[in-house]
Order: sequence, then C-alpha cells, then structure tokens
Amino acid sequence: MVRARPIPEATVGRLPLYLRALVEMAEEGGTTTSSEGLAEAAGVNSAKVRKDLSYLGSYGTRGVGYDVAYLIHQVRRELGLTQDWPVLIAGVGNLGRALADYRGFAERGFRVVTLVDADAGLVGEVVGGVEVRHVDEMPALVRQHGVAIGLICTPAGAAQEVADRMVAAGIRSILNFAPAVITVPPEVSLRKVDLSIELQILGFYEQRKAVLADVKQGRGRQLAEVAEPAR
Amino acid sequence: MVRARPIPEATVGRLPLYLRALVEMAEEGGTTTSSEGLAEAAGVNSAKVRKDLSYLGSYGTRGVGYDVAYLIHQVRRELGLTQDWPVLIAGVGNLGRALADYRGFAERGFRVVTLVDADAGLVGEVVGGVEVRHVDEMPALVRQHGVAIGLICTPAGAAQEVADRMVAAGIRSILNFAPAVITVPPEVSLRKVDLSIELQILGFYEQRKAVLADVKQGRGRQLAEVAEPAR
DNA sequence: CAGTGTGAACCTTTTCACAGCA
DNA sequence: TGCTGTGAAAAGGTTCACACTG
Repeated sequence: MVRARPIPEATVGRLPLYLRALVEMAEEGGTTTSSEGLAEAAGVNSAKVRKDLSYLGSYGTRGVGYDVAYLIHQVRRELGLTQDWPVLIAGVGNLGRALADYRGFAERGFRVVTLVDADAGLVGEVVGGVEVRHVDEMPALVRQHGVAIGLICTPAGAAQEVADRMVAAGIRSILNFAPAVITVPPEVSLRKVDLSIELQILGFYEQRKAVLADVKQGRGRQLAEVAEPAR
Repeated sequence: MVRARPIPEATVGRLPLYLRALVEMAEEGGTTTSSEGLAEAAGVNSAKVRKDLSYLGSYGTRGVGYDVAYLIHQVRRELGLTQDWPVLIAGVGNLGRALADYRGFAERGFRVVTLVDADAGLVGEVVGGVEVRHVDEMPALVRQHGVAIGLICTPAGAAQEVADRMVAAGIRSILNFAPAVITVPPEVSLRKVDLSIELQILGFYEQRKAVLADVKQGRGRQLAEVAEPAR
C-alpha cells in the first residue's frame, strides 16, 4: 500500500513563495541558502521554512543549508510544475483580458490556451495571442487542448452556470475570480480569489487604527460603544 | 480602559463573505435568515457562522434567526464600510487597468481616486474615468484625495520602491498584487494577492489526483518513489 | 560548530454538542 | 419548540529549543 504523505495545506500554500524566492536567488547567482536566508526572501520565519521543507524530504545539509538548484527542482516537482498546464479562461471582460495577458502565468508553466465568452460579439477577437471562442464550444476546446484548469472571470450571475459547464466538459480544477459562491462535485478542486475581500479586510484594520487613535486622544467613540462586558 | 474585543483574523476574513450573501438575500426580498441559511449562501458551515457572528455581538434571536437588514448594518459597521475609502492604484498595466474599472470595488465603497505610473507616456490617459498621473506626484495626490489604501500593480521589480513611496506619502494600508515580497513599517497594514500562487496550489492537487489515479491502476509511480518511512 | 530536522509546547481555528432563551 | 450563543473538545498550524550531523 502506498502511503500518501500528508503535506499540510498551509505548507502547500507556501511552496510557491519559496519557489519564487529560490528562483530569484538562482538568477542572482546564488548556489546555496540557509533556512534563514530563504525565510527572509520569502517573507516568513526560518522555523516555518525548515518544517515546511521537511515535509518534502531531507533536502538540506546540516551545518551548510540547502542547494538552491536542487531545492528548486524538488519544489517544482512537488507542485507539479515540471509539466505545462493548459488553462481555459471563461469571461473576457477586464479581468479576463488582464489574466490572459499575465506574464506570471506563462512563466510558471500555465499556458492560457483558450478564451471563451457568452457574448458572440467578442468571438474572433484575439486577446493575449489567443482567439476568443463561444462558450458553447467549451467541451470540444477542452478535449482538443487537454485543458486541466479553468478560470472563471465572468460576472457573479454567470459563475455557477459556467462552473457547471466546465465540470461537464471534464475540467477538474477551477479558480473562481467571480464574487459568488459556487459549488462543484467533490472530485473537482475549487479555489477562489475575491479581489474586493482583501480590500474589505484592509478596511477593517484601517478603521480599527482610526478608532484606536481616537481612544488614545480621549475620544472613545466606536469601541467603547460596542465593547462587550468582561466575557 | 477600553477593551478592544479580539475578533479573530479568520473571522474578519469571512465577514465580507457573509456581507455579500446577506446583501444578495436582501435584494431577493429576504428579511430573516438562520445560521444554516447564511452558511449555505456563504459557502461555510453553520457552526462557524454562529461563532463568527457572536464575536460581533448578540444580533440573532433564539428560535428565529437573524434579521437580514440589521445584520447587514452591523457587519458593514464592523468592516468600516459605512464610509467611503479613497484608493490609489500604482501601476497602470493590464492588471491596474482591470482593477481601476472593477465594479466590485465601487459597490463596496472603495473609490479609485488616483492612478499613478512611472511611465510618462501614460500620464494624461484616462482609465476608468480617472486620469493617470506621474508617480512623483503621489504625495500631493494622497493629501489631496485623502487616500487611505494603495494598490500595487507594478512589475515585481518596482514593488518595494513603490511601497516605500506610498508609506512616505502617508498611506497606511497596502494591497500588493505584484509577485514580490515587500516590507513596510509595522504600523502599515500589508496584504497580498498573488494570482499565480492560487494556480500553483491547484496544480499541486491536480497532480496529486493524477498520481492517485495511477496508483489505483497499479502504477505506483511518483508517490511510492518519494514516500517517507513510517515516521 | 553552524544549521538542519523534529519532538514538544503553544496558540489559533474549527467542530461538537447542548444549555438557554424567544 | 427551534435556533442562537458558547463552553469544551478536537484538529490544525506555529514556534520553541535542541539533539544531531556533515
């Protein structure tokens, strides 16, 4: 029986950070690094780096550190970046266009091979070197290009339907940029990026700062008003 | 002494989801909801909803549920969305343009009031109804518009310098879209959105699926190769 | 002897399960 | 009676600190 090693989700989320930092090091001619050095370059702490990397295996050398090129290879392999991933983008609005053109995807092996939209007026237009096709053609396009990952860049109202069509067409990983909750069968991976959520979180802390500043100046507005009793 | 209630970060991150779900309910004429109903609409489970909302206060009615309009108000207030936040975008490339035009920001009170770029050739162009200005003018623009939040949409190489300029100009909350680690003083809030990281995480799980499928078919390639000893 | 790899302690978050209230 | 609000338990993630090794 094969034991699948349980790499924690949190670790998986940081591997791309390490990879980016390592690639930068390699480009600047670095050949080895310590957990300390990698931690700084990736914006985390060194204990986390060591623990995370230990889930992949024992790739460091005690007293020395990690070999940059070798570690790049291991992280790439773990993330599945030794192969190209054909990507489909549904929804050719502002965001879809920006993503179709985004260099960062191609650099990491994610090739945008198809764009689809429900608007027949957009069909035929070329964006980022790829021709826009009608969403009805999705099944054929997915088969033809071997699409593995679909990005949803449609308005919120269309997101669920597009997701359903993606699943029906055989796509098993979806990244949703539309501000809507969508559901997919359990065998399909789903992640989301909500641009305005991050902004709202910043707003929360920004407001908190303003309130705290007020309190310090003896004006205990908001917080006092809503403060809970001692528990 | 004013006791600042400690709302967990994880909860803060979900408040925008609840808010979006609640606003949708209100638009469809809903007046009350249960933790169960809100959970489904927000894509989480009901225990989480109840615990999260309990950090804000006791806004539900036992045996009944939550009043949608009232809860919207409370969540908005908590997130600081009862006021407008003037936003500056640095870097008018594909992504900067898409964000300058993004309806989802304006809908939630985040108004893009200024665009800046280092390329003098872009200065004067109007994007999303706002004129592009030169990055050197940032301090004056921040003062003039009362900018609270800055978005970095520059290439990775320029991100740290732009962040430094934002801080110097008085911006205290930064959302970084550039694929680079940047550092800011502790009093400045910093969050990041890395578009390609989510894709890489999907790649990881997609690969994992392929490997598991192979194993089931008796071809134990990758996993067996790298599996760790029993501990 | 510098720096990895890792148990153990600690902290945060999630989930459970039910008392308590409208 | 039905659903909230919340202690308590469980799970997950982070940090500490040091044994171990090249």
